[in-house]
Amino acid sequence: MTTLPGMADEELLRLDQQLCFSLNAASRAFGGVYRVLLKDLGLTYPQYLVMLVLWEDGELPVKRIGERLRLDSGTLSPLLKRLEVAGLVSRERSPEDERSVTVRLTSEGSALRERAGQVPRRLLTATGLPIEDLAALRGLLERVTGALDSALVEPAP
Amino acid sequence: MTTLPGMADEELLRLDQQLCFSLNAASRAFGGVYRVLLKDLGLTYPQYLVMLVLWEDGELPVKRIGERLRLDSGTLSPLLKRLEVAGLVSRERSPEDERSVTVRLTSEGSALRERAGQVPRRLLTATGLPIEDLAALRGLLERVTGALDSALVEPAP
DNA sequence: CACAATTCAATTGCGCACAACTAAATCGCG
DNA sequence: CGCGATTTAGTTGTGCGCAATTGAATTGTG
Repeated sequence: MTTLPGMADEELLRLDQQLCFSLNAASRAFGGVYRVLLKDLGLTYPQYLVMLVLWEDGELPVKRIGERLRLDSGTLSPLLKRLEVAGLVSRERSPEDERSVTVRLTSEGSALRERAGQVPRRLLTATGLPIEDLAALRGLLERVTGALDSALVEPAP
Repeated sequence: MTTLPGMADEELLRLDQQLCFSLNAASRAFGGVYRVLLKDLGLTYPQYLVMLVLWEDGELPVKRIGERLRLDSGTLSPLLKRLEVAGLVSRERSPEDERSVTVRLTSEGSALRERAGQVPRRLLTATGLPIEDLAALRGLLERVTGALDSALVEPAP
Protein backbone atom coordinates (compact mmCIF):
# COMPACT_ATOMS: atom_id res chain seq x y z
CA MET A 1 0.00 0.00 0.00
CA THR A 2 1.21 3.43 -0.88
CA THR A 3 1.34 5.89 1.98
CA LEU A 4 1.22 9.64 1.93
CA PRO A 5 4.49 10.43 3.72
CA GLY A 6 6.52 8.96 0.89
CA MET A 7 4.99 11.10 -1.82
CA ALA A 8 6.12 14.39 -3.27
CA ASP A 9 4.16 17.57 -2.64
CA GLU A 10 3.55 17.85 -6.37
CA GLU A 11 1.74 14.52 -6.58
CA LEU A 12 -0.27 15.23 -3.46
CA LEU A 13 -1.34 18.59 -4.84
CA ARG A 14 -2.58 16.88 -7.97
CA LEU A 15 -4.55 14.22 -6.10
CA ASP A 16 -5.95 16.75 -3.67
CA GLN A 17 -7.08 18.90 -6.56
CA GLN A 18 -8.70 16.01 -8.35
CA LEU A 19 -10.33 14.71 -5.23
CA CYS A 20 -11.79 17.97 -3.98
CA PHE A 21 -12.87 18.92 -7.50
CA SER A 22 -14.60 15.62 -8.04
CA LEU A 23 -16.26 15.52 -4.65
CA ASN A 24 -17.53 19.03 -5.08
CA ALA A 25 -18.68 18.33 -8.61
CA ALA A 26 -20.39 15.08 -7.62
CA SER A 27 -22.20 16.72 -4.76
CA ARG A 28 -23.53 19.43 -7.03
CA ALA A 29 -24.37 16.97 -9.79
CA PHE A 30 -26.50 15.01 -7.32
CA GLY A 31 -28.11 18.25 -6.28
CA GLY A 32 -28.92 19.10 -9.86
CA VAL A 33 -30.64 15.77 -10.55
CA TYR A 34 -32.55 15.89 -7.29
CA ARG A 35 -33.61 19.43 -8.13
CA VAL A 36 -35.42 18.31 -11.28
CA LEU A 37 -36.81 15.15 -9.66
CA LEU A 38 -38.14 17.13 -6.70
CA LYS A 39 -39.46 20.09 -8.62
CA ASP A 40 -42.95 18.58 -8.93
CA LEU A 41 -43.04 17.99 -5.19
CA GLY A 42 -42.10 21.58 -4.47
CA LEU A 43 -39.15 20.44 -2.37
CA THR A 44 -35.49 21.41 -2.41
CA TYR A 45 -32.90 18.71 -1.84
CA PRO A 46 -32.24 19.60 1.83
CA GLN A 47 -35.98 19.79 2.43
CA TYR A 48 -36.31 16.32 0.91
CA LEU A 49 -33.68 15.02 3.33
CA VAL A 50 -35.70 16.38 6.25
CA MET A 51 -38.87 14.81 4.87
CA LEU A 52 -37.08 11.46 4.55
CA VAL A 53 -36.27 11.35 8.25
CA LEU A 54 -39.78 12.49 9.14
CA TRP A 55 -41.33 9.87 6.86
CA GLU A 56 -39.41 7.33 8.88
CA ASP A 57 -40.18 8.62 12.33
CA GLY A 58 -43.34 10.70 11.99
CA GLU A 59 -42.28 13.27 14.53
CA LEU A 60 -38.96 14.41 15.91
CA PRO A 61 -37.50 17.30 17.87
CA VAL A 62 -35.38 19.72 15.85
CA LYS A 63 -32.35 18.47 17.74
CA ARG A 64 -32.74 14.89 16.48
CA ILE A 65 -33.26 16.00 12.90
CA GLY A 66 -30.06 17.97 13.17
CA GLU A 67 -28.15 14.97 14.48
CA ARG A 68 -29.39 12.74 11.70
CA LEU A 69 -28.57 15.20 8.95
CA ARG A 70 -25.53 16.86 10.49
CA LEU A 71 -27.24 20.24 10.37
CA ASP A 72 -27.56 22.93 13.01
CA SER A 73 -30.43 25.16 14.00
CA GLY A 74 -29.09 27.98 11.88
CA THR A 75 -29.90 25.87 8.84
CA LEU A 76 -32.89 23.96 10.13
CA SER A 77 -34.95 26.75 11.69
CA PRO A 78 -35.65 28.67 8.48
CA LEU A 79 -35.92 25.44 6.46
CA LEU A 80 -38.55 24.02 8.82
CA LYS A 81 -40.37 27.31 8.78
CA ARG A 82 -40.65 27.01 5.00
CA LEU A 83 -41.90 23.43 5.28
CA GLU A 84 -44.47 24.67 7.77
CA VAL A 85 -45.60 27.45 5.45
CA ALA A 86 -45.90 24.82 2.70
CA GLY A 87 -48.25 22.89 5.01
CA LEU A 88 -46.07 19.78 5.21
CA VAL A 89 -45.11 19.92 8.89
CA SER A 90 -46.24 21.50 12.13
CA ARG A 91 -43.96 22.80 14.86
CA GLU A 92 -44.85 22.87 18.51
CA ARG A 93 -42.96 23.46 21.73
CA SER A 94 -42.70 20.26 23.69
CA PRO A 95 -44.83 20.35 26.85
CA GLU A 96 -42.29 18.35 28.90
CA ASP A 97 -39.35 20.47 27.82
CA GLU A 98 -40.20 23.92 26.61
CA ARG A 99 -36.76 24.37 25.07
CA SER A 100 -37.44 21.64 22.54
CA VAL A 101 -39.60 22.01 19.44
CA THR A 102 -41.35 18.94 18.06
CA VAL A 103 -41.68 18.75 14.30
CA ARG A 104 -44.62 16.64 13.09
CA LEU A 105 -45.78 15.59 9.65
CA THR A 106 -49.14 16.98 8.66
CA SER A 107 -51.46 14.67 6.72
CA GLU A 108 -50.38 16.59 3.64
CA GLY A 109 -46.76 15.92 4.54
CA SER A 110 -47.43 12.20 4.97
CA ALA A 111 -49.33 12.08 1.71
CA LEU A 112 -46.39 13.54 -0.17
CA ARG A 113 -44.51 10.33 0.53
CA GLU A 114 -46.46 8.47 -2.15
CA ARG A 115 -45.66 11.05 -4.79
CA ALA A 116 -41.98 10.81 -3.88
CA GLY A 117 -41.95 7.04 -4.32
CA GLN A 118 -40.12 6.88 -7.64
CA VAL A 119 -37.46 9.46 -6.76
CA PRO A 120 -34.86 7.02 -5.35
CA ARG A 121 -35.13 4.62 -8.28
CA ARG A 122 -34.86 7.40 -10.82
CA LEU A 123 -31.89 8.93 -9.06
CA LEU A 124 -29.97 5.70 -8.62
CA THR A 125 -30.62 4.84 -12.25
CA ALA A 126 -29.25 8.23 -13.26
CA THR A 127 -25.95 7.49 -11.54
CA GLY A 128 -25.34 4.80 -14.13
CA LEU A 129 -23.58 2.58 -11.59
CA PRO A 130 -24.51 -0.94 -10.43
CA ILE A 131 -25.59 -1.46 -6.82
CA GLU A 132 -22.21 -2.84 -5.82
CA ASP A 133 -20.38 0.29 -6.91
CA LEU A 134 -22.91 2.54 -5.25
CA ALA A 135 -22.50 0.61 -2.01
CA ALA A 136 -18.70 0.83 -2.33
CA LEU A 137 -18.98 4.56 -2.92
CA ARG A 138 -21.15 4.96 0.14
CA GLY A 139 -18.65 2.96 2.20
CA LEU A 140 -15.70 5.11 1.14
CA LEU A 141 -17.64 8.29 1.76
CA GLU A 142 -18.58 7.19 5.25
CA ARG A 143 -15.02 6.31 6.08
CA VAL A 144 -13.62 9.66 4.93
CA THR A 145 -16.36 11.55 6.72
CA GLY A 146 -15.63 9.77 9.97
CA ALA A 147 -11.91 10.37 9.64
CA LEU A 148 -12.33 14.02 8.67
CA ASP A 149 -14.67 14.66 11.56
CA SER A 150 -12.31 13.18 14.12
CA ALA A 151 -9.41 15.06 12.53
CA LEU A 152 -11.33 18.26 13.20
CA VAL A 153 -11.79 17.46 16.87
CA GLU A 154 -8.22 16.33 17.33
CA PRO A 155 -6.02 18.56 15.15
CA ALA A 156 -2.77 17.22 13.72
CA PRO A 157 0.16 17.01 16.22
CA MET B 1 -24.02 -7.96 -10.81
CA THR B 2 -27.13 -6.72 -9.11
CA THR B 3 -29.19 -4.33 -11.16
CA LEU B 4 -31.67 -1.75 -10.06
CA PRO B 5 -34.78 -2.92 -11.92
CA GLY B 6 -34.93 -6.11 -9.86
CA MET B 7 -34.98 -4.40 -6.52
CA ALA B 8 -37.87 -3.35 -4.34
CA ASP B 9 -38.70 0.29 -3.82
CA GLU B 10 -38.03 -0.14 -0.12
CA GLU B 11 -34.45 -1.22 -0.64
CA LEU B 12 -33.83 1.50 -3.19
CA LEU B 13 -35.18 4.09 -0.78
CA ARG B 14 -32.76 2.93 1.86
CA LEU B 15 -29.74 2.99 -0.44
CA ASP B 16 -30.74 6.33 -1.89
CA GLN B 17 -31.05 7.74 1.60
CA GLN B 18 -27.70 6.39 2.69
CA LEU B 19 -26.00 7.52 -0.47
CA CYS B 20 -27.30 11.05 -0.56
CA PHE B 21 -26.77 11.43 3.18
CA SER B 22 -23.19 10.23 2.98
CA LEU B 23 -22.33 12.27 -0.10
CA ASN B 24 -23.77 15.37 1.49
CA ALA B 25 -22.03 14.68 4.77
CA ALA B 26 -18.71 13.95 3.08
CA SER B 27 -18.87 17.10 1.04
CA ARG B 28 -19.50 19.18 4.12
CA ALA B 29 -16.87 17.31 6.16
CA PHE B 30 -14.30 18.16 3.47
CA GLY B 31 -15.47 21.75 3.59
CA GLY B 32 -15.02 21.83 7.35
CA VAL B 33 -11.45 20.58 7.23
CA TYR B 34 -10.53 22.88 4.37
CA ARG B 35 -12.04 25.74 6.31
CA VAL B 36 -9.63 25.33 9.20
CA LEU B 37 -6.65 24.62 6.92
CA LEU B 38 -7.39 27.70 4.82
CA LYS B 39 -8.22 30.05 7.65
CA ASP B 40 -4.63 31.32 7.92
CA LEU B 41 -4.62 32.06 4.20
CA GLY B 42 -7.84 34.04 4.43
CA LEU B 43 -9.46 31.86 1.77
CA THR B 44 -12.74 29.99 1.68
CA TYR B 45 -12.86 26.57 0.07
CA PRO B 46 -14.37 27.77 -3.24
CA GLN B 47 -11.89 30.63 -3.32
CA TYR B 48 -9.10 28.08 -2.84
CA LEU B 49 -10.40 26.11 -5.82
CA VAL B 50 -10.22 29.26 -7.96
CA MET B 51 -6.71 29.98 -6.74
CA LEU B 52 -5.68 26.40 -7.63
CA VAL B 53 -6.62 26.84 -11.28
CA LEU B 54 -4.98 30.28 -11.37
CA TRP B 55 -1.78 28.92 -9.80
CA GLU B 56 -1.69 26.49 -12.66
CA ASP B 57 -2.43 28.89 -15.49
CA GLY B 58 -1.55 32.35 -14.16
CA GLU B 59 -4.35 34.08 -15.98
CA LEU B 60 -7.70 32.97 -17.35
CA PRO B 61 -10.96 34.48 -18.54
CA VAL B 62 -13.90 34.06 -16.17
CA LYS B 63 -15.47 31.68 -18.68
CA ARG B 64 -12.58 29.19 -18.48
CA ILE B 65 -12.50 29.26 -14.69
CA GLY B 66 -16.20 28.45 -14.72
CA GLU B 67 -15.68 25.51 -17.07
CA ARG B 68 -12.91 24.07 -14.92
CA LEU B 69 -14.87 24.38 -11.70
CA ARG B 70 -18.38 23.82 -13.03
CA LEU B 71 -19.44 27.25 -11.76
CA ASP B 72 -21.33 30.04 -13.48
CA SER B 73 -20.92 33.80 -13.43
CA GLY B 74 -23.55 34.13 -10.74
CA THR B 75 -21.19 32.39 -8.35
CA LEU B 76 -17.86 33.56 -9.79
CA SER B 77 -18.49 37.28 -10.21
CA PRO B 78 -18.91 38.09 -6.52
CA LEU B 79 -16.26 35.54 -5.50
CA LEU B 80 -13.69 37.07 -7.86
CA LYS B 81 -14.61 40.51 -6.66
CA ARG B 82 -13.75 39.42 -3.12
CA LEU B 83 -10.44 37.94 -4.28
CA GLU B 84 -9.73 41.27 -5.98
CA VAL B 85 -10.52 43.22 -2.82
CA ALA B 86 -8.18 40.86 -0.95
CA GLY B 87 -5.46 41.84 -3.43
CA LEU B 88 -4.94 38.32 -4.79
CA VAL B 89 -6.18 38.83 -8.37
CA SER B 90 -6.83 41.61 -10.83
CA ARG B 91 -9.72 41.70 -13.30
CA GLU B 92 -9.58 43.41 -16.66
CA ARG B 93 -11.79 43.44 -19.74
CA SER B 94 -10.00 41.71 -22.58
CA PRO B 95 -8.94 44.18 -25.29
CA GLU B 96 -9.62 41.71 -28.15
CA ASP B 97 -13.08 40.77 -26.86
CA GLU B 98 -14.66 43.31 -24.61
CA ARG B 99 -17.24 40.81 -23.38
CA SER B 100 -14.57 38.72 -21.71
CA VAL B 101 -12.88 39.54 -18.40
CA THR B 102 -9.36 38.27 -17.79
CA VAL B 103 -8.51 37.28 -14.23
CA ARG B 104 -4.82 37.53 -13.35
CA LEU B 105 -2.84 36.62 -10.26
CA THR B 106 -1.22 39.57 -8.54
CA SER B 107 2.27 39.04 -7.11
CA GLU B 108 0.56 38.68 -3.76
CA GLY B 109 -1.72 36.01 -5.21
CA SER B 110 1.23 34.10 -6.63
CA ALA B 111 3.10 34.37 -3.35
CA LEU B 112 0.21 32.79 -1.48
CA ARG B 113 0.98 29.54 -3.28
CA GLU B 114 3.98 28.88 -1.07
CA ARG B 115 1.96 29.30 2.09
CA ALA B 116 -0.64 26.86 0.75
CA GLY B 117 1.98 24.19 0.10
CA GLN B 118 1.13 21.91 3.00
CA VAL B 119 -2.65 22.07 2.60
CA PRO B 120 -3.03 19.05 0.28
CA ARG B 121 -0.85 16.78 2.41
CA ARG B 122 -2.63 17.75 5.59
CA LEU B 123 -6.02 17.26 4.02
CA LEU B 124 -5.26 13.89 2.46
CA THR B 125 -3.77 12.73 5.75
CA ALA B 126 -6.95 13.79 7.53
CA THR B 127 -9.03 11.52 5.28
CA GLY B 128 -7.34 8.57 6.93
CA LEU B 129 -7.39 6.58 3.68
CA PRO B 130 -4.45 5.17 1.70
CA ILE B 131 -3.74 6.58 -1.75
CA GLU B 132 -5.37 3.62 -3.50
CA ASP B 133 -8.69 4.19 -1.78
CA LEU B 134 -8.58 7.90 -2.43
CA ALA B 135 -7.95 7.22 -6.10
CA ALA B 136 -10.81 4.71 -6.19
CA LEU B 137 -13.09 7.22 -4.54
CA ARG B 138 -12.14 9.86 -7.07
CA GLY B 139 -12.81 7.40 -9.90
CA LEU B 140 -16.27 6.52 -8.63
CA LEU B 141 -17.13 10.16 -8.10
CA GLU B 142 -16.10 11.09 -11.61
CA ARG B 143 -18.15 8.27 -13.11
CA VAL B 144 -21.22 9.26 -11.13
CA THR B 145 -20.85 12.91 -12.01
CA GLY B 146 -20.52 12.13 -15.70
CA ALA B 147 -23.59 9.91 -15.66
CA LEU B 148 -25.67 12.37 -13.66
CA ASP B 149 -24.74 15.24 -15.94
CA SER B 150 -25.71 13.36 -19.07
CA ALA B 151 -28.92 12.18 -17.38
CA LEU B 152 -29.81 15.83 -16.90
CA VAL B 153 -29.36 16.66 -20.55
CA GLU B 154 -31.24 13.58 -21.73
CA PRO B 155 -34.09 13.01 -19.26
CA ALA B 156 -35.43 9.51 -18.65
CA PRO B 157 -37.76 8.16 -21.39
C1' DC C 1 -24.20 46.38 -44.56
C1' DA C 2 -28.05 45.58 -41.22
C1' DC C 3 -30.06 43.04 -37.88
C1' DA C 4 -31.22 38.91 -35.39
C1' DA C 5 -28.99 35.43 -32.64
C1' DT C 6 -25.40 34.28 -29.61
C1' DT C 7 -21.85 34.95 -26.10
C1' DC C 8 -20.10 36.71 -21.82
C1' DA C 9 -20.20 38.91 -17.38
C1' DA C 10 -22.85 40.96 -13.99
C1' DT C 11 -26.94 41.41 -11.14
C1' DT C 12 -31.06 39.93 -8.49
C1' DG C 13 -33.48 36.85 -5.72
C1' DC C 14 -33.91 32.66 -3.13
C1' DG C 15 -32.29 28.90 -0.35
C1' DC C 16 -28.61 26.44 2.11
C1' DA C 17 -24.27 26.17 5.36
C1' DC C 18 -22.00 27.80 9.11
C1' DA C 19 -20.14 30.91 12.77
C1' DA C 20 -21.36 33.83 16.40
C1' DC C 21 -24.64 35.35 19.31
C1' DT C 22 -29.20 35.71 22.02
C1' DA C 23 -32.93 34.15 24.91
C1' DA C 24 -35.36 30.96 27.40
C1' DA C 25 -35.76 26.61 29.91
C1' DT C 26 -33.61 23.02 32.41
C1' DC C 27 -30.09 20.80 35.11
C1' DG C 28 -26.93 20.19 38.78
C1' DC C 29 -24.04 21.42 42.40
C1' DG C 30 -23.21 23.52 46.71
C1' DC D 1 -33.47 25.90 47.62
C1' DG D 2 -30.57 29.15 44.67
C1' DC D 3 -27.71 30.20 41.13
C1' DG D 4 -24.36 29.28 37.61
C1' DA D 5 -23.68 26.01 33.73
C1' DT D 6 -25.73 23.66 30.03
C1' DT D 7 -29.11 22.66 26.53
C1' DT D 8 -32.17 24.00 22.80
C1' DA D 9 -34.04 27.08 19.13
C1' DG D 10 -33.86 31.03 16.94
C1' DT D 11 -31.51 35.23 14.79
C1' DT D 12 -27.93 37.70 12.25
C1' DG D 13 -24.38 38.14 8.97
C1' DT D 14 -21.35 36.26 5.35
C1' DG D 15 -20.51 33.44 1.50
C1' DC D 16 -21.71 29.86 -1.93
C1' DG D 17 -24.94 27.75 -5.71
C1' DC D 18 -28.16 28.32 -9.08
C1' DA D 19 -32.09 30.15 -11.91
C1' DA D 20 -33.54 34.03 -14.35
C1' DT D 21 -32.71 38.37 -16.24
C1' DT D 22 -30.03 42.32 -18.11
C1' DG D 23 -26.81 44.72 -21.01
C1' DA D 24 -23.06 45.07 -23.84
C1' DA D 25 -20.06 43.04 -27.47
C1' DT D 26 -19.59 39.90 -31.08
C1' DT D 27 -20.96 36.66 -34.69
C1' DG D 28 -23.58 35.00 -38.40
C1' DT D 29 -26.79 35.47 -42.04
C1' DG D 30 -29.60 37.33 -45.48
